[in-house]
Amino acid sequence: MIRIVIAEDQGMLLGALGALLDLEEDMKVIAKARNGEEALALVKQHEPDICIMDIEMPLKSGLDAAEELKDHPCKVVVLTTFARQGYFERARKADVSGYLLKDSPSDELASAIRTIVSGRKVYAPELVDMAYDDENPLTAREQEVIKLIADGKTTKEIAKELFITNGTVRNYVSVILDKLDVSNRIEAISRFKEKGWFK
Amino acid sequence: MIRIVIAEDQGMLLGALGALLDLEEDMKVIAKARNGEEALALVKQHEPDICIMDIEMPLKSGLDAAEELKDHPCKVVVLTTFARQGYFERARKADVSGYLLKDSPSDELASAIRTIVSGRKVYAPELVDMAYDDENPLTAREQEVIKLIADGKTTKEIAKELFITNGTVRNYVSVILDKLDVSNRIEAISRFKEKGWFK
DNA sequence: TAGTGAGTATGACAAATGTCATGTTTTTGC
DNA sequence: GCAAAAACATGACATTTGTCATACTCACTA
Repeated sequence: MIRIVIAEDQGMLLGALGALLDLEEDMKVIAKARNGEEALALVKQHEPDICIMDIEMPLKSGLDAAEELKDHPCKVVVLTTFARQGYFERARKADVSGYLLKDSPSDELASAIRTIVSGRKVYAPELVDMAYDDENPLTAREQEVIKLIADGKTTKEIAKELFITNGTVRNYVSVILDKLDVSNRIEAISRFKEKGWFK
Repeated sequence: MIRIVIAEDQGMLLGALGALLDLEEDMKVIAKARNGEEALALVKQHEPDICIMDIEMPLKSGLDAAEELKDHPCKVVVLTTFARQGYFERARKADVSGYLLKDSPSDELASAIRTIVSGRKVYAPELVDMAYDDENPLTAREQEVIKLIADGKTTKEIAKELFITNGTVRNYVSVILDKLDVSNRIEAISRFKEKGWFK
């Protein structure tokens, strides 16, 4: 019997996944968590075979939790909406056994769990294509700037926050617009978001 | 036996909800759709008692689909992540029987379905607090303008598209900023989106 | 019917935004 | 260790954006 802990902050999906997996003859959902902290506690308490982990959760993210479980016998499979380069990289470094997407059909979950428990790894195929996605062309500083722009901050406010002059900020914006191949801040935000580059 | 169609673009949740509801003695999931178009077709084909409808789906949104099902005997219950004023208002005008949030515990779903099939309505309590919050304060013309702004269009482009002068467009923007209580276009877009007022 | 208010429209002005040439510092590859 | 490239920073300049006073139309109503 494969013993499972699920961590997912969206109540409806948490419950429904529980129902889905409990239908499987060889699986049992022994505990459910609604955040990363809770997930850690439950895994340590119940010592399950596998923990299904959402990434974006309150208190402690699924990636934080996965990192803390790196040397724990419980296997971790990340289940998230986001096929993001950054997330995937962190997950791999945390030595997770699987990375699945919520967009995938639900019957893949049970089979992925069996594959993982048998010692292999499972990555959603979309992640492979993603390796060929475009890289974020903005430097760290430029990313700071576009994040503040997206918050609706003005040039002056950004300058103050980053301890640089107005002119410098305007120059960063100019470079950002050029790199993203758009012609104003609003388009830059849309493009950046659409590429999934916002942290 | 309550016959159910589920429309949800996220595969994992679609399958898991199916499993969850099929566990109920008195319910049967007879079809699953991954977008609004498909949902409409399946409802017309199978004539279920109730259709569970996500809002943000490709091809046709759940709200569009719900509007088309207004005079159809099949009841509609919206199931979404977003407790947005605009969404809820549109859903109510489309005469849906329920509006639930994905954040709620999963066991509320089955009981909500029974309540709805028996002829009553079910709204997530979070919506009641929000219910008579604020109306969209923008006039039709102002809404045209903010939509074009959100597309990243410049004042000049908007003026050309609406056959008015630059000055007029800028004035609309000024009024919009005032009404939304923000200080630039980017904040206006965020606020308008956050309120769920974009059509 | 005159008065009120909302919606639409305009242009003058001030402020914020975007461009560009240029210089400095930090990384990188050899 | 050193050249080249990349990142970071600035100010001058032109354009775009936001504010405000003003005016016209239309619907409502006292």
